[in-house]
Amino acid sequence: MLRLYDTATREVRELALREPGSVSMYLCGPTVYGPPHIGHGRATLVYDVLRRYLEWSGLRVRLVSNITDIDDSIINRANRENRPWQEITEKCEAVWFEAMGKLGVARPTDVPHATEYVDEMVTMIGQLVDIGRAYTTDDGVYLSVETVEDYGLLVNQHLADMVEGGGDREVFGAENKRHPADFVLWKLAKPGEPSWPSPWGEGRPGWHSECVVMSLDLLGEGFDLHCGGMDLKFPHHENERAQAVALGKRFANHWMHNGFVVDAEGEKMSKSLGNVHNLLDLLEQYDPRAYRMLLLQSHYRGPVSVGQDNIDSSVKALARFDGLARRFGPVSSDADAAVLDAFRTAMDDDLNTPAAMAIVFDAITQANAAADDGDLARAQQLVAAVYSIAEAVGLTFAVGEEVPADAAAKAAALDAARAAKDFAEADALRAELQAAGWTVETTKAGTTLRR
RNA sequence: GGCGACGUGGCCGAGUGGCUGAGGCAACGGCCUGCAAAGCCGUCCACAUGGGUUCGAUUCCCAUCGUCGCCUCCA
Repeated sequence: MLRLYDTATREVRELALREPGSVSMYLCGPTVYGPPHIGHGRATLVYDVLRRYLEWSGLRVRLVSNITDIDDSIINRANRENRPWQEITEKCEAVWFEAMGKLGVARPTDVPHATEYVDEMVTMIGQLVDIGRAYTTDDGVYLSVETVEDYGLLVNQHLADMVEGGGDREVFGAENKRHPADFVLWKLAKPGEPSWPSPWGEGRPGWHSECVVMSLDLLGEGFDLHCGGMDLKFPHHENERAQAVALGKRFANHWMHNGFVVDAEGEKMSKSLGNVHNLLDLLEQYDPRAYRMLLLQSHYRGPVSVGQDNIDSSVKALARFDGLARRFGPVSSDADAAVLDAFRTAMDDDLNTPAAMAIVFDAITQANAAADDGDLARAQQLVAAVYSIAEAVGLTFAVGEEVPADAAAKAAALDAARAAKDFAEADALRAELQAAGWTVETTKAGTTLRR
């Protein structure tokens, strides 16, 4: 069974399922106000791999991932560009899923929108007010974090230390709040801002209230796994959890956080540093599979540098994958059981995908070697295992594109020239094809072309 | 100030108290080729520093140096 690091307990422990045979997971989705960046790509890929692996293992997975389509940054952009905020959120969501499609990230089973859940959020906030865990100020409704006993569980910090550490930073809304760490549940609207009705006045929900309501509504209390990037651990996830705890509800049983994308200097990619890279650019410039491969060759909790060198290295690694598929094509053998077992062991150990990839590459080498030795049956078992694992982690094989007739004709002419030992002609034809972007592979069996 | 992660071979990156000295990329050698390329096979290089525990430490403990992250934008 899968063992995963749990942020709440700070240990690797078994992912205990609420219902045997099915997994309920929640992943905080994007706030749709701009193009997705590489960090979004990492998070979605990490959990896509997890989801596929779980499904490959025979489990049913319900993956809920929201769209945050109410937020200050959306409103700010709408004001700046003087256009309706809905236009921005719809466009950005379309771009988001287009990027996910290119990455090969399967669509979540549920994609709730914050705007569809405002009534439920108002209800929940009202309950928090009723039981005295939340209070109103002149600009909104706040949660009183001091009423949540274990506030700080996910960051492993005591409330007092956190506040002290705020150091010289300005505490937002300090004058109105009972405690500096109290966070907003409902923001009262300023004139012209999009708003929804509530007992406290027209306004909009705070970010932290959105995810807690949607996750509990769709997955129910005590769902299995809550996922997201490290940077969401605090305050977002801590605050989601605080609301559920304040209401006396069981929240996520297990918390999983993926590491950051860092730049070449090892510094986190973040908006304030200005080193954020657009995901769409990456997908345009490189084989989209390369990012998945790069992440698979790293552990999900560690930092990853998504630079040209690393991506290039992964592109090359993919070539070995594709080479296997080209050499063997579809196989009907049973997959080698030892290889699959080793793969499961690696994955079950806190998703050790680098070890899993090592197993795959070993299997590829062995398959090629077995075929070279004439043991095709053995080779095919290994190939079948590689195919199965590729499916489990969402890697696909590039079969190469169709070769157009004129290029195929040149390849045939090249073979004829070689047969006639007219090497000047053969070299010229090869140069032409290479100039057109083809990788020209000349073997005894004839010339093959691929991009 | 509080909390935490990490320093592995040219690069990326797993892992373990004494045989894995993973795997990928690069490099080098071989096979293949008319020659190349591509592909395949093989080879090579390691555990930040100083102590300690131990029969034995890259792996455990302590210290030092260094890097990075979180402590109300953020995947």
